[in-house]
Amino acid sequence: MLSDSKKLERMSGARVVPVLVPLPVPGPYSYAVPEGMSVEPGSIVQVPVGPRQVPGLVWDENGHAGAVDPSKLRAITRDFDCPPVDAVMRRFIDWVAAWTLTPPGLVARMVLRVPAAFDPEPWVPALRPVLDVKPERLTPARKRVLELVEDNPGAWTKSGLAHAAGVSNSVIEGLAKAGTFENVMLPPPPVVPEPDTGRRRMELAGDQAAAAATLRDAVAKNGFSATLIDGVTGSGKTEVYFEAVAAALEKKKQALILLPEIALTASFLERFHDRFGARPAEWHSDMAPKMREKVWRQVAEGRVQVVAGARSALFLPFKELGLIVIDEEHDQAYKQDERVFYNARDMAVVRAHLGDLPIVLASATPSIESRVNAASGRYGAVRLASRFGEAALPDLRTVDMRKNPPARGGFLSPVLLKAVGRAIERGEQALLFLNRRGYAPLTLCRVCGHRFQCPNCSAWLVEHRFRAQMQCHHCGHAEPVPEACPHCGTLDHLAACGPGVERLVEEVVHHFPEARTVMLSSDMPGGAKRLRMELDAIAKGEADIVIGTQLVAKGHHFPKMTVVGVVDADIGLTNGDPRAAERTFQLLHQVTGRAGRTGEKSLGLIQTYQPEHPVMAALVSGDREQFYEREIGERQRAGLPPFGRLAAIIISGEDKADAEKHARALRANAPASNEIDVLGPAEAPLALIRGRYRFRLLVHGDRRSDLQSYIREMIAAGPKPRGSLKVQVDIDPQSFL
DNA sequence: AGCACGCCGACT
DNA sequence: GTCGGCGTGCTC
Repeated sequence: MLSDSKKLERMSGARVVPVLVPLPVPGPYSYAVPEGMSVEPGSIVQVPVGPRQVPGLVWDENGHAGAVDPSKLRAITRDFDCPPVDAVMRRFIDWVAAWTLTPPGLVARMVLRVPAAFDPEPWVPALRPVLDVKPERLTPARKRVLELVEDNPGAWTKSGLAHAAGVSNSVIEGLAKAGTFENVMLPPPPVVPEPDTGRRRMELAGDQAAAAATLRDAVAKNGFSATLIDGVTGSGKTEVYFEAVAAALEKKKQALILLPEIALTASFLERFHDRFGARPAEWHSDMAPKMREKVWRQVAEGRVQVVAGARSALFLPFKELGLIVIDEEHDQAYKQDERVFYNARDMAVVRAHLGDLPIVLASATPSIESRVNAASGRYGAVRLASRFGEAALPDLRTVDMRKNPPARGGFLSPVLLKAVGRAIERGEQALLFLNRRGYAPLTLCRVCGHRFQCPNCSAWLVEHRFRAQMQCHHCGHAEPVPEACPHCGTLDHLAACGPGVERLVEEVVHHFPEARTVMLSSDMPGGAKRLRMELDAIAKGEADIVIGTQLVAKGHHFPKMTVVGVVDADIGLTNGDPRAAERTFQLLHQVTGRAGRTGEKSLGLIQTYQPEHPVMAALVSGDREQFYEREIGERQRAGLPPFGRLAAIIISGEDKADAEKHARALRANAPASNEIDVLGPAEAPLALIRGRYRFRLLVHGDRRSDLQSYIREMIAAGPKPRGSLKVQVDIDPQSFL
């Protein structure tokens, strides 16, 4: 305390700057700049906050009220030797903060969430040959080393040289002692080699060549543009946007490729490697911390040219970003539904706009909003209609379950079973897709009719037989599977209703006991790493029948997969979500697109009770235009914007009962005119996940007082609350531009 | 977001 | 009698 006040005395008249700190406070804090330190907006610093030291971002002066109680003023502790965050990134932080109703400091935290990357990477010790000094005794091992360095006279790391020469470390050390090498320091090696844009590539033809030219053009033009590449699975859209990446690299700019986390696979990286002769730098959640730091630092220094990353890569401080690509543009995984709520696809468009650079959105099944933006001319549009090279589109058919019912207790129709059997006879693979984890979605007692329900939510508990648990898929509640009915106590009379992937395994093993059957589900132990390995193994042919949930739909190519069965295509069509049809179409299109990459005839069988449904019709006929037009038309007829709708106030909190009570009070008091739904803790998570709302007010304090003050504000705001209320706009790219 | 302070229940 | 729960308040 004493030393603090002494410091203050000494720095009276010192410069005071605003600094964003990682706290949920409305704006930057003020800090004194110690004598001899020079900081500018964007400088990354360390500042004291209460008892701890935190990273901070020196902010722009304009608009910042510098009047802080001088007795509170403290000094910046450290100015990191790190490239400052540029003005575009700072405006982006402000923009995201305002849009997502997140305190700017917490958005800044996403940029600075790399603990040790602010200090420069250390240089690495190395040995440089002193060519005129020869050792006195020349052993065979020493000879090998000398021969090697004669051909490569540059500096070597100790272990690198030992390895390359095939000798032990002590040989090298002996030579160094003899004066044959001198110690030097080398700059830290790049995390990835430089991509080679001039590498020979597979010829793009027709559609692809034209599309690539359009994108190269957009990059060459400088300035903001957004282009939607709409191309069916296998139409070569990746190769097409690689040309845009090449164009950016040729201009010495960096490129960012955003992918849903699950699509960031070995096979994607290999395709990139095929085109550019090097891998891109990766950025995703399960990277080793050291690698994260290196990538972050080298991106900031402009030493990494291309990043392929999950949504958080959008917050990397690129030195000279020249292009953003967002692949699988429609994918839900771009939405972050915790802490800072944002949709990386939309924020990427904003980032491109602020940075005045081109963005490419790619998808085989674009979101409705991107289609609308493309149709209105807001985005440029590139259509890839045909499959690339030899790959044929799979032959898609519906299986009418009313006419082809499964055997009693089963869920696979004879039609599908026969197709699977033929595929494995031919030595090919079959995929059975069922978007339902666990064994059975509902369990009931055959004696008293008791249904297992979640104590927190209104959802049924899903039996997970492998884990012997009843689980709630909404809140995570889990309890052991009881032997007796908890209601009437009868033993052994619990009935599993409906299929989950675990149950499908039983049925498949019964029909194909000899086949190698693999089940993939997002709740499998081992996490993302294991999953990626499994997917790669399957791609190599190490399974005959694959049973999987959503995650098999994304990004993976299975060259030997010639039969894809959708076990229950109707799931999700009846859940009341206005996007149900769009989502189902996207999902099933992607799943069935897993097949047919090799040019062999492949088959997609879609089990449904409503083969006449527009989603099924669009899938089977391949007439996507008609489907999109219909979806957009439906919304227009309903007087809704083409995407999203309404507003929701989400009441959540630690005390669920209390939050429910507040939700009820708010429902009663909210003016009817403002088209706001009030959701309590039970319905909110699901509605949010399903993207049912266009606007949402998140009352996500876990304190009663937060809830109360928001509610008071809401009620006081009267019939037109939008201005004064904090209403989060969930999806509305129209207002970006 | 983290962290300290402060006030009420089950335990060595 | 204390340990420890989480409600409340604060950080330039």
